[in-house]
Amino acid sequence: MTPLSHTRGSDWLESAGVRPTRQRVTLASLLVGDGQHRHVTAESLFEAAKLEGEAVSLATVYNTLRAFCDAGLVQEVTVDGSKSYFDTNTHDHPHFYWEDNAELTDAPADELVIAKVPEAPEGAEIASIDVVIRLRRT
Amino acid sequence: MTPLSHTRGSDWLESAGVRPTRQRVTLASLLVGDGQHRHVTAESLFEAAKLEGEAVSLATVYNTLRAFCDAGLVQEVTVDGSKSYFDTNTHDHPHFYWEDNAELTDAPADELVIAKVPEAPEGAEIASIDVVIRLRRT
DNA sequence: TACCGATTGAAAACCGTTCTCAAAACACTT
DNA sequence: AAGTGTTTTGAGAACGGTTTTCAATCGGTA
Repeated sequence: MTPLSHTRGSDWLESAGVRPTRQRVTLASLLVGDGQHRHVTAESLFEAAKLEGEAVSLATVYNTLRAFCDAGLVQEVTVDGSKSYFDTNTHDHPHFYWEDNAELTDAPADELVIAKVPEAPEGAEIASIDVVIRLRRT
Repeated sequence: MTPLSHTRGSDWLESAGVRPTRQRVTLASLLVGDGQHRHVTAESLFEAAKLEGEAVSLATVYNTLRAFCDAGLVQEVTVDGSKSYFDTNTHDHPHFYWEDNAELTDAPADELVIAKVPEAPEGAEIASIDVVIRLRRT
């Protein structure tokens, strides 16, 4: 964790009013420390923290991702029933899901154009539209 | 289970070369017996079978849905990390997901027009595109 | 009817996730 | 710095949906 990534992580937490504990700053800097967007699972983030030598318990990784989600810092993406993905890019955008290795990446938002959307049925409104482009290696 | 729904269920299984055991015909007739499309979870189908008086073990419901999926009779839809949904409509089409009661229904396919789709990255091809319209009751 | 691979189902295993709760960290006052 | 009340952490247990195990049973075939 470089000083810069640490600062970015802290600022990110502060911007959402999330208390910057040691563990949260560690995870935050792993998530946004380099200014890039990232897609993680609890397990992958847990492993990343361990590699950094900044061990954080798995329970805390789960709690923290949930907290970041509630604070609007990350977005949960449902693509594979078996585990949850979290995306630091909270703008509305499509995803590529690589079926071969269960990896999730962003798809370019400007290359997806939805010209017409089914209207919400009576008594309901559209909360969001999830678009997942499933990829298979050729 | 009426004679007609029984026949429809059996025919459906036969069309995919799936051996029509008593349990499978029961579940098949619950799924396509009235010629309508249906969205079920293992649990909901299990309950439906019990109500019919045609008890099938939960393990068999799981195995059977998996088998139907492999045979291309139903499609798994991932909308809610916590459980799996299966859809008897295997054509490419969007879904409404009712967040309030975790219900899944079809959205009219002809009212969704995707004018432009991100190209698959090098070394990959698009397997499918999942569109889930999340609804919130007003 | 006899055979043999496929299917069933009760129970156990599995696995990602959440919960519990005591200890530690933190913010805030004095 | 010490005291006080709140929040967070983390080891382990619990949970819930799903899959696996394996012996009994079924279904298709000769």
